[in-house]
This record gives sequence, structure tokens and C-alpha cells, in this order.
Amino acid sequence: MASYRTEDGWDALGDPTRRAIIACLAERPRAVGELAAVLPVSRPAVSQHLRVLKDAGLVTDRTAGTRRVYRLNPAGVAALRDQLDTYWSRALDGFRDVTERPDEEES
Amino acid sequence: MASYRTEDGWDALGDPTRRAIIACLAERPRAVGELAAVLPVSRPAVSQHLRVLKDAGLVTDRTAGTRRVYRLNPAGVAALRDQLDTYWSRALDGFRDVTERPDEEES
DNA sequence: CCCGTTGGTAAGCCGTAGCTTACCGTTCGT
DNA sequence: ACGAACGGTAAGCTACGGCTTACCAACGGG
Repeated sequence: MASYRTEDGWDALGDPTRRAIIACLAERPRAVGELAAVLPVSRPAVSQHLRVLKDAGLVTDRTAGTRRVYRLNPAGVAALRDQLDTYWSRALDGFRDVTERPDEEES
Repeated sequence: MASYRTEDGWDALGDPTRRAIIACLAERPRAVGELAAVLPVSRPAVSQHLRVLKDAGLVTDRTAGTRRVYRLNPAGVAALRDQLDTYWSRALDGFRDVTERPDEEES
């Protein structure tokens, strides 16, 4: 609640690799090396992506010995979901405003 | 349901200008010129963004005379929302899996 | 019937996002 | 205490995404 958002969650999800990371972490928390082993990019690349995701509040990390375990942050995901809900409800209002016009061509 | 997704909705929302367009269209449907008048980019730029959003299934367009009115597509928005819901629920499972380890340092 | 309005497309420029390799700090095992 | 494992950072290259200007097609009003 009292957290700044240095990076936008949407920008963070704009990259396919980062979405793959999110999908991986959705299954279970993983260390950086595990993620790099699965993904088609190098470990430093994963590290950089994780930084972006962390700044966006989508993941949290936890040091376990020499390893660093990342996990999904449900709060961050929920925040984006709420935004979509807002767009969705407003879109419905927009639909109500302009009733069907028969002389127009649908896309 | 039976629609392909030529472009990914997340990629589409990865751009700030496109998110601004989405926000605009969430209020009410608008023509291309209207959007360009509000946004800080040229009309062709808006047109290109609208194409991406349309390919992603996030907006639909409707020809009205010489004008072309775009509106938000609630189905497309709902699809993304559902994906986030999936991530969210799986993340909760992940949290249950790994119980708190006191010797670790939180991020 | 012409002209103004509207908007999609082409061509091209430029910034930056993402990747790689190389390097360094930290932590644990033996 | 030394070395290996793990991971973050720096530097640099390349590709692509977004913007602009210029051009063209379509529809409508007077």
C-alpha cells in the first residue's frame, strides 16, 4: 500500500522473456540459476529481468545461503488485475452510451 | 473463443502511448482524430498503435462515414485479466509450498 | 462534380531495450 | 583458509519499436 512504483508493471510484462519468468515463478519459487537453465537466455540476462520485475513489484527475492530465490508477488499481480477490472467496467459503460447504429460497418 | 491472437495483448500494453489510448477508450469510444488531438503524438502514430491494439483484440473499430470510431473490447481485456488470475492463484500455491524459513533475509 | 475532411500506409531516422561476455563480490564446504 | 558455486554489475553491440513527414484512398457536403 505504501510502496512506490519505480517501474510500471505493464512495461515489465511487455517483454516475452519476463513473461516466461513470471510463468515459471507462478509454478513455484526458483533461484536465478534455475530460471537461466530453463530459459533460452544467459544468466545475467535473467538477473537483469528479475531486477525490472522486482522494481515493478511483481516478484520478491529472498537470500538463501549463496542462492537467491525469487517468487511471484501476489500483491503486484493483483494490482494489475484491478486496473484491468477498471478498464473493463468503464468499457461496458462506453458500450451502453453508444447504442448500436445499423448503418455502420463492424470491424 | 474461436479467435486467434495474432499479437499478444501484453506486448500491446507494453507501450505507454498505447496504454494512454486504452485509458482514453475506456472512458468512451473515440475517432482517430480525437485520440491524436489528446495524445502527444501525431495522428499516424495513433493509427499505428490502434492497429497493434486491434490485432491484439483489445479494441474494435467501426466505420462511421469518413470517420473511424474505435472502442475498447471488453473480451480482450477480460482475457488478460483471466491470465493474471491464473498467475495469482498459482502464486498462492507457491507460497504454501515453501513455508517460512527464519534464517533467510527478506527482500 | 469538385474539394475538404478523415485516416491508413510507406519510407526512413533514432533511441533504447535486451542480449552477450567479462569481471568481481559473497558465501559455503572441506 | 582456499577454492568452487552462485549471482549481481559493467561495457558494448545489435535489432527493433516508435515517431515523423509525405503521400494516397475514400467518403460527403455544397
